[in-house]
Amino acid sequence: MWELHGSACCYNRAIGRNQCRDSGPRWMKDQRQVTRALAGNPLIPKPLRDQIVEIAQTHGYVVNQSARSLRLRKTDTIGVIIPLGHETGQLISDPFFLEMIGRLADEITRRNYAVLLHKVVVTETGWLERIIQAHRADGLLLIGQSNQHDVLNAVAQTYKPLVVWGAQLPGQTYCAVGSDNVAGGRLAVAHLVQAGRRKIAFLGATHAPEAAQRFEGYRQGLAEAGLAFDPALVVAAHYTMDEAREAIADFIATGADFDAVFAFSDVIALAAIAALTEAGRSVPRDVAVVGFDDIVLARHSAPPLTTVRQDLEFAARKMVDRLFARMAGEPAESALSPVELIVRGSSV
Amino acid sequence: MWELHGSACCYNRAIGRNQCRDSGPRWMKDQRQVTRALAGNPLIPKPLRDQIVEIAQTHGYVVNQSARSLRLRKTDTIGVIIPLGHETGQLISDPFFLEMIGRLADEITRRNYAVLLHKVVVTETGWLERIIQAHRADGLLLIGQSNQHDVLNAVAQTYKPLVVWGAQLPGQTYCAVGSDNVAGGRLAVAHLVQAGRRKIAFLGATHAPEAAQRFEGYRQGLAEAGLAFDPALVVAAHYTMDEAREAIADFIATGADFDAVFAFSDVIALAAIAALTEAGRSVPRDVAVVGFDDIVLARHSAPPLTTVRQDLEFAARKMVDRLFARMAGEPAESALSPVELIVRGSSV
DNA sequence: GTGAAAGCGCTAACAC
DNA sequence: GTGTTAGCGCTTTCAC
Repeated sequence: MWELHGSACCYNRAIGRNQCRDSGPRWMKDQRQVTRALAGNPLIPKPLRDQIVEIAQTHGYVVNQSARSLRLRKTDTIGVIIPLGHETGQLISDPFFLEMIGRLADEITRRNYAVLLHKVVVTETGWLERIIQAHRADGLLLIGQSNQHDVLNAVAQTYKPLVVWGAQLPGQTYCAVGSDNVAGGRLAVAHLVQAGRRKIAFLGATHAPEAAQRFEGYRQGLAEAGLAFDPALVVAAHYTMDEAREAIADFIATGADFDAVFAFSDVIALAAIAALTEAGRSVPRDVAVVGFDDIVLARHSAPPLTTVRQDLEFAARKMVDRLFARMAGEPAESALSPVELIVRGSSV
Repeated sequence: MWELHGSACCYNRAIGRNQCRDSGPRWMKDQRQVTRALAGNPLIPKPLRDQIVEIAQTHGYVVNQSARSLRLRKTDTIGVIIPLGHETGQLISDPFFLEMIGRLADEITRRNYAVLLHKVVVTETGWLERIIQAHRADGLLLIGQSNQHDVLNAVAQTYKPLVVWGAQLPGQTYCAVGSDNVAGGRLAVAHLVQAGRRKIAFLGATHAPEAAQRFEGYRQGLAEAGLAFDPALVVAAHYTMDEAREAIADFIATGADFDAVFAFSDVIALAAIAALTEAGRSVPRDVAVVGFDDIVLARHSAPPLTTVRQDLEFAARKMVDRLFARMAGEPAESALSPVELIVRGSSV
C-alpha cells in the first residue's frame, strides 16, 4: 500500500495543477505523513512510522535542509566563531583550541545540530551583525572575546542566542562562560611559593581579558604570599611559540634574576622551557615553570609540565547548555568553569 | 528616489494580493535590483549599485541564506568531515588536524563559502550518503579516509564534489590528495642510516592507508640501505600519546635492541621521546627519533624533533582547488603533496 | 526598464 | 484521518 503510489515532489501542486517536475520522491502517498514519520511524531502509529521510515531509506530520501530551514525559520545549525585579530597565529598553533572546538562540536552534534565554522577577522566592523543576519545559524558560540567587548555588549541588547567563551568583565551584558582565571593565577603562584620560589616572572599578554585575569591572579598570589610585585618580572609575549621563545630568551639575556615562570598558556610555557634549556638553565632546578590549559602534550614534555587545568568538557557542556536555554527564550547567566592545579616535574 | 519606497518582503505578492506580513525589507522599490546589486551584477550601473548596497547596509539587510539556497539549489557551503572510527582520540589530541582544518577553512572562506563541520562516526552505515543527501553543502572534504575505502569508491560513482585527504590506493575512483608518505618514510630511514643507525624501529599503525604507506617507505628505505627488515622492530601504536607512550615503554621493557625510531606522527614521536627519557635512554645519543608532520611543537621539544614535514598550506589549497573544479563539473585527478625532511636535534 | 508571477521543497493549518 | 492550500524569502523568467 505504501509503495510508489504516484504523485511526486510538490504533492499538492502535482495533483492540483499538474505541474510536477518529477524532481521529488515519487513514492509518497501523503507527504505530511512522511514529514511526521521522519520527525518521529507520535500522531502516526509506530508500525506505520517505521514502515515509512524504511521506505524513505530505500529510496534514499532525506529532507532538504534549505527548504526545511526556510519554512521553519530555523536551521538546526550552531555557528562557532573563531575570532582572528592581529594575533592570527594563536589559533593555528594552539592545541587548546582544537580541543575546545572538538568538544563543542561533540556537544552540538549530540543535540542533532550541525556546526558552522566561521573564522572571522574582527577588525572589520559589522562582522558579528553580518553573521547574525545571514540566518545561517540558530545560535552562535564565540571562542574568545578578543578585544570586542563593546561590540558584544551592543549586539547582546537585541540578539540573545549568543554565548561567549571568555572572561566575565564589569558591565557585561552578554553571556560568557570561562575558566576562573584569577583563581588559576593564584593557584599557580601559591604553588611556586610553597616550592620555595620567590622571584616569579609572568610570561604572557596582560591586556586581553583572559590574560588580564590570569595576570591579576598572579598579582593577588604574590600579595597573599607577602611578595612584592616587580614589573621587571613581567615578560610580554603573545600567543605563538616563536614569539614567546624569543621573548623569554631576550629576558634571560638581560640577566634578569628569577627562579620561576608562570606562563599564560601551556604552549608558551613549553616555549619557555625550550628557551631556558637552550640558555643552559635547568628546569625545574634553576627555574620552575607553570603553564595554563593542560593540553595533552603537557604531560609528555621534558620535564612534564605543571599547569592549571581547564575542564573543557565541563566548559563546552556549559556553553552549549546556556546557548540552548537562550535559544528557547530562557534566561541564562554567565558561568565560571573551575580550574585545578596539576603538579608535574617542571615545578618541583 | 531609492529610499523607503513602499512595498515589502514578497514584493510581488505584497502588491498583487495584499498579503504582505511586513517581515521583509520595507525600503525596497524593486527587489530584483537589490538582488542584482548585492550580487555585483554589472547590469546595474556602478553608481546605482553602490547606492543600493549602502542603503541595504544602513537597513541591516542581508539575504536570507535558506531562501537563497532553496531557490538556487546551492548552499555556498563546503562540508568538512572529520571521521571518527574507534580511534576517536586522535583528533582531539593531534595538532596536525587543527592546522589542517584551519587551513582548509582559510581556503574555503577566501572563496566566500562557509564551512560546515561534521564529526562522524564512520562505523554507522550510510553516514556519507546521509550527509550528501541532506544538501547542506555543495561539496565535501573528508579529512582522512579511515577504513572507508570501499564506501568512498561506491559513492564516488554518483557523487562527484568530494575530495579526500589521504593516501592514493590501487583501484581508487575517488579524488584523493595526500602527502607522499612512501617518500617520507624513505627519507626518514635514509637519514637515520646516514647518521649511523642500523637498528631502526617503526612506531605506529601499519594498516590504515596512510600508516601503511609510511610503513612501506620505511621498508623500502631499509632495503635501499641493505638492511634487513625485522618484524620485531615494529611497534604497534595508534594515534594517542598515552597509547604510544605505553607501547614504546613496553617495547623498551622487552629489552629490544634498537638505536633509532621512526614514528608515524610527531605526536607519537614526542611520546616516544618521553618514554625513552623516562627509561633512561638518551635521545639522540642512545636512540635517534624521527617523526612525521612537523607540528609547531616539534621545533620546541627537547630535543627538537627531526621530522618529515607535510606542506599543509599546499595540501589545503590543492584539496580546495580540486573540489571547486569538481563542483564546476570539471575532472580533477588525485594529487600528491610533497614532503621534506627537517633535521633537528633528536636524530643527530 | 518595470511589473507580475512562478516556484525551489518543505511544514502547518484548515477544511472536510 | 485525508485532501488541499498557503507561504517561508529569494531569483529568474516572461510580458509589457
